[in-house]
Parts: sequence; structure tokens; C-alpha cells
Amino acid sequence: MAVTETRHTRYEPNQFEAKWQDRWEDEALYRAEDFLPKPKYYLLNFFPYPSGAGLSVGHSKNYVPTDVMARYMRMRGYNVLFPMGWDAFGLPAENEAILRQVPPQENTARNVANYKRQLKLQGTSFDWTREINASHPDYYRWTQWFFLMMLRKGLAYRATGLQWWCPQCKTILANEQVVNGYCWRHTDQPVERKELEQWYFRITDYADELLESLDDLDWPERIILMQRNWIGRSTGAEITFTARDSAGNSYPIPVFTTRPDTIYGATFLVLSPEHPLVDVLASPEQRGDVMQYQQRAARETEIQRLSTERDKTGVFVGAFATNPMTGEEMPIWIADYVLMGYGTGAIMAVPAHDQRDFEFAARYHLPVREVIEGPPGAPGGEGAYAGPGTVVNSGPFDGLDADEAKEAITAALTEKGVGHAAVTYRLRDWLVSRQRYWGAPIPIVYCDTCGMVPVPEDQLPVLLPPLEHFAPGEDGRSPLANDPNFVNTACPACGGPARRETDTLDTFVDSSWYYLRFASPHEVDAPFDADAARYWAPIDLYVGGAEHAVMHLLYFRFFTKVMADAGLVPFREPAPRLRNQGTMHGANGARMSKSKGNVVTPDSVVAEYGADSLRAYICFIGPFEADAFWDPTGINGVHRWLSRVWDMAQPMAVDREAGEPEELELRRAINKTIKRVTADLEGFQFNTAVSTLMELSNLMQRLRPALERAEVWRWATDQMLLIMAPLTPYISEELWSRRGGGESIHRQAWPEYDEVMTIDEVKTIVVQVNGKVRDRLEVPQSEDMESVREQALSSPKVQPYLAGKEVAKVVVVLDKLVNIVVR
RNA sequence: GCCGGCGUGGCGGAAUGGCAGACGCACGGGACUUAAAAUCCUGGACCGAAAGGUGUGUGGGUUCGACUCCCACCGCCGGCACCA
Repeated sequence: MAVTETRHTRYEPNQFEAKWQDRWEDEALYRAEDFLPKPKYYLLNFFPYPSGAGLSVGHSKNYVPTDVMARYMRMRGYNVLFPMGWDAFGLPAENEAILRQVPPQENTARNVANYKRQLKLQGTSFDWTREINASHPDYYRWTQWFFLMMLRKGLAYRATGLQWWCPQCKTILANEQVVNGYCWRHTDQPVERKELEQWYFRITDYADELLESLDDLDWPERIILMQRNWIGRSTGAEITFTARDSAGNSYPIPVFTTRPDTIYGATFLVLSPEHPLVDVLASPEQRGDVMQYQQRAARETEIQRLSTERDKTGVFVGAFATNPMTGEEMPIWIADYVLMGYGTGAIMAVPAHDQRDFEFAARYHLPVREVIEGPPGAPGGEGAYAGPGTVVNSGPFDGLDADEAKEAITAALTEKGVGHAAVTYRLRDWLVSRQRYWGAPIPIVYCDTCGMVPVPEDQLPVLLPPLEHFAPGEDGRSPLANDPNFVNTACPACGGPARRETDTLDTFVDSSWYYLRFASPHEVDAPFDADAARYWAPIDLYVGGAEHAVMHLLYFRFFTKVMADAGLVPFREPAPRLRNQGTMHGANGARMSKSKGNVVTPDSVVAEYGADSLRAYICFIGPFEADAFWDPTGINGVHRWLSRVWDMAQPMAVDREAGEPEELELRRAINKTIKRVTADLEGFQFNTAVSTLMELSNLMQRLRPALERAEVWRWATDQMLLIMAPLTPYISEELWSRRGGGESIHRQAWPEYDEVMTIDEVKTIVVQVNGKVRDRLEVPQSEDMESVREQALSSPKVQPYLAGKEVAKVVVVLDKLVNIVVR
């Protein structure tokens, strides 16, 4: 046998990582305890859907840095709530179950077990005693309860309308789930329109608050902007024009405009093809054309209709309306560029000052009347003028600035009773019903005698029955409709025969309140315990991807405001601070996904390098918010670093004195490192935290021969392990225990630093001549700048640049530099 | 088209308006080895023999001094896109 006289063992993370995982769990190291007197910190990741594909290192880009924060905050003395649960309902889960021909219940359970295993593998410190699952009856019971609350408060309603239908998902989608006319899950699947009766939540009631309180959020600017655009608040006026049909009957047509100042320039009205007055107003001569156009518009896909490139088309209705300001007669047209779902579904067309109206007028030879004159020299040319200017051709309002005219004309309209200031939103109500199996059944019963009856709270949950055939049908009905045992029930009001609602709730309803369930995950009498929720919520730091900018993140804000109004929670925003992690791309540059064939699993990385190397590399790879590219060789760097740490932090006898200069240098380095890493972690800069630690270990490597058997070395190594503990929990714990550190390193306090010890004994002063570096002066920290200035001016390296020149100015920056300006 | 964000070595990236390229990857040279791996030491922005000069997408500006602030342009990424 070869003699392997190595002083220490090699760094082999597989030898001890599993051991610590078990021990941490046994010792309940990460259990969050309600109502501790310590300050609380609620750290949460977006609610994940446990996919059969399992986790990739792309997911680690979210979970690892968040876990680092959780561990850091615990060491800072916070009572940290860092829970995990499963957004297990929903289409992807159901589709996967269909594909595998396994009931979704079973499939989900297996996926959850795998996710959990993978998360533990990576050393995440979730409190698993608070694990929740949205597809369990003890959870969705309360999702249903919230639906009833919405209904009670008048915020849930049923309505018929043309809705987006994805032929692949075989269900209706919410507006937020339609992307440029395509399904958000099937990006090559155009959505179609179906006329169906659906359930909605009245999110538009909260549009103003959802918009205004964005200002108070510490969220990425991008997300705030996207929400602001999505809500799309426009201010202007609603103006009532009076239309007459060919028989001489009058009908009011309200229009919404953001430019009431241009009303004198309105030369025709345009109604949406679906506008209810179209049928009434169409003249006998025009009726044929009008109906043909309406049918064509109905057939158009959303993509065709939304295309801005396409020429504007329309048809004259055969009727006229009176402009309430001018008394002028204007023709009424229909055109598909006017949408029924926005504003009033009708507009006054001002071709001189609106590009769309201009194009329409040009095509159909309708009159154009200029009423806003731009400043002199303003670009004339093609198209509508939408800029600022002075009002002309507008009777008594001539000469006013356009902004003044907005107010003046709105006031005049109000005075005459034909208009008023108005606000319109792009945001529509949230469509929450889905014609799919795998979701929370909507707790409603239809009785022939009593009509629609909510299921009483004490009869919740309405259980989702196991179904043999749970795949969606072609008929636009939920598979639940095929189960007579589910459908047929007794009316809760009269006891007579009744039918259950068979649609299920959008999964975004599940994720709109889950963050509160974590406060008291086992509560049986309420969705959450009010005191526990008051203690833990709102979320102090919420972390997830930017793809949920206008879906989940809007819905759960809405839910929170409703809950606040219901007295359930004392705050109106669920997550005052939000951060988005960047996307992890595979080595081939594509987003990491199974279909791109570039998935790297945490399992394979952990097997090869250990979890700490994975964690450190994920942190080191780049800024948290930035996208990253997985470089399979890049991890070597952090792995080598950890191997060196392993080697230098082995327990060592203390039997030598340290050399004083080295000891001081090490002490300073430790203090500086604590200071920097503290600032880095607070600022979410995990990449520089790791590089700071690498610098420290490089320095220690250099000082090691001089110091490794001195007391200061032992102290420094302990400090280093403490700073590393949140980033690399396993190696820190293993070395800590080998060194006899006592209780788990993860129960230790975050190290303090001494400001004085972060300052070097000497300072380096840069000497510039005309901004170019010519010399560097090493002077004692205490040296005053006046003396430094003299030294700089007399520096031999600087002299040649001063020769024959006149010194015009000397700029002195404290402890930093001297810049000599010469002419 | 409109609104954001970003442009720094071969690559990932670092730099309160004050030494550009920290820390790594990859690569070159060397040590150890019969050899290799691993490890350790070492080198490198570019031009130039050197002195020195030039460099943070391009062009201007502010400043004693600009990767950093301002203006214009180019490129990439993201969002929105007939919303009246």
C-alpha cells in the first residue's frame, strides 16, 4: 500500500453533505416559530409548479441566492420565515398527467417528492413543516372560500361574452394569458373567440389603487412599468353624441376621448362592429354591407385584427349623429380598429390629429379639419399632428393652448349636460373560470327553483372527484360535467335537485393568497390565522422571474387589497420589496429547457462537485438580476477555491507567535471582508460577495506559512467560515465542527467588524498631471493632504511634466489623489 | 412605431465622478512526475524594441479628471403595440 502522507484529507463534499442535510432537519434548524420577540423576516420565492422535468440549475439561480439571504438574515438575528409549497393545480400538471396516463393527483405527488429532494440536495434551508400544496382539499377549500368572499362582496360575477379560447388548452383564457393574439402556453396557437358564460373577478374596481400604489413599491422598474402599461389608465372625457336612425328616432352615443380639445375637428363617428347600436342605426340601404362587415370582423383572428400594418377598413352605417359642440351632422361608420372592449366601443374621429383616424379618412375620403396648430416650424407633412399647440377653428376656444382647451371644453360639455371628465383603463376584469378538470371547483350550485346558489361555507370544500376521463373535451365544458355524481346535488337553499357549477378556478387564484397560508399552514378554521398573518406578513422580500409581471403579481396585489378591505389583513400590498433573478441559459445560448436539450441538473453538478460548489458558482456567475450562461468549466474556479479553503481551514495546533506585520495584515483583511460581504449581501450582490471571499483566501494562502500555527490564524479562519456559511453551508458546517466550533455554524451570529481595522496603515495617493497618472505616493494614513500635495509637486517622476510649464491649479482629493494642472 | 434596459480583454464579469479590467474561466510558460491528471508558481488589454502612447459601442459636451453625468447616433435584449 502506498504511503499517502498527506497532511489533510482531500475536499470530498459527497462524504459529508448528506449527513448535514439530515442533521439540520432533525435539529429543526430552519423552523420558523410564530411570535418570537425577534424581528421577523419573511422571504418567499414565487409559488412553483412541480413539473415532471424536475429542477435544472436554471431554477437554482432563483433558489440559491434566496437561500443565501435566508441564512444570512438568520445569522443577523432575524426570525426568518422561508417556506416552500406547490402551485400544483393547473394546465401543465394536467397535461402532463394526460400524457403519462396517470391521474394528476398521483403525478403531482411524484413530482413534488422529486422537487423536494432536489431542493434539499442544494442545501436550501426551507422550513418543510410549513409545506403547502394548492391541490390538496385542505388548501383549495380556502381558495373556494375566497371565491365566495368575492361573490359576497360583489367582486365575482358571471357574464356572457366573447372570450379568448385556446383550442389546444381547450379552455378560456384571461386577457393576461393572451400574448399578441397567441396562447401564453402555446406560442404558435392563435386564440379564438367563443361566446360563453364565464366567471369574473372585478379587478377593475381596484385599477386606480393598483396603479397608484405602484409608486410605493421597491420593485424592479421594469415590472412597475409593465404593470402601469397593463392597467393603462387614460384620462379624458366621455362625450355624448346624438344619433338618429332613418326613422328619426334618437339614440345617445357616448364616446371616450383623451382629446376633448379636438372636438371641433371631429368629422365622423366610428363604432366597433360589435356595438349594440349598429343594428338599430343601420339604414336599409346600408344594412347588407354592415352585416357583411360585422361577420367578417367576427371571423378575424385577434392577430389579424390587431395588426397595425394592415389597412383600416370600415363601412358607412347609413346614419348621422350631431356633434354636441358644433351642432354639426357627422356620418357614423363602423370599423374594426375600434374595439368594443375599450372605453365605450365608439369614438369621435379627428383625422387631423389622430393617425388612425387620418388613415381611415384618407381611405374613405372623409373630411379632415385642423383644429390644433403646432408651433411655428413644426413638421408638417404626412399624417395627423398629435403634438402640442394652439386651438384654431374651434369657435370660442380659438387661441387657447391645447391643454387649456381640454379643461375648458370638458367644462363646457359638462355645463351642457353632454359630457364629463372620464377615466378609462386598458385593464379588464379577471376571467377566472376554466373548463378544465385539474383545479378548484367553483363552489356554486344551480337550482331550478332558487337559481344560482353559493355553496355554504360549512359545506366546503367542494371536493374534486377522481375521474377516469379527465382530459378536456371539445365541447367547451369541463370534464366534471360528465360526472353525474359530481354534477347532481341537492340545492343548499331548498334541498331540491340542483346541478353543480363544473368550471374550475384559474390557478392564479390559488397563488393569489398562498403567501398568507404559510403563516399558519395547518389552520383548520380559516384560510390563515389572523395573528400569525399579522406577525409574518407582508412578505419582506419576494423573489422570482420577470415572466409573471402582469399575471400573478397583479392578481395577488388585487387579492391583498380585497382582503384588506374585508379586514382580513392590516396591509394593502403583499410584497413591498421584489427582486427578479435573471434567466439561466444553456451553454448553447438558449434558455435552459428540456426542449432545447441543454438542461444541466443540480443532481449532476452536485454529484461531480458538491452542492457548495454549485451554490457558489450560481452566486458567482454574474449579477443576480442578469441573465447568465451556464459554462461547464466555470465551476472549476469555485471548486478549486473551496478545495483551498478546505485545506487551509483544517484544525491546526497553535504553538507559534505571529509576525506582527502579517498578523495586522490578516486582521485588517478579515475586517474588510466582513464589511464588504455584509454590504454585498444586503445589496443582493452575491457575485462580488464570492469574489471578496476568494480574495481573502488568496491573501490567507500567501500569509499561511507565516501564520498558520498562530492564534490569529485560528481566529481568522473561524471568521472566514462564518462569512461563508450562508453561501456554502455544508463545507462551513463540516469544518466548523471539525474545528470544535460547538453548536451548528448556522446558529452563530454574523460576525461584526471594527471600522478602524478596515483602514490600512498606509494610503496610496495617486499623482496626476493633467489627469494622467504619473506617480503613486505611499504615505502613512495619518499624513495630512497639505504635506501630500508638497510631496506630489516635488516628486521626481512628476518633474519632467512640469518643466517649462506653469502650474495653473492643484486639485487635492482627501486620501485619494493630487492632480496637477499645468499649462 | 412607442417605452424601458444594456454595450468594458478570447469568455463571465469588477470598479461612492478619482490607479479601468478586481475575482474567476479558458489559454501560454515553468515546477513536481517516467508520463499524465491533480496541485503549486508565473504571464498576458492593445500598439511599440523601449521611452511612451492608445484604450470601457460611435461622435460631441460638462469637469482639474468620465466606464460612471448630459446630448445625438449605432447595435443588442426586453416590454407594449390600432387602447381612442
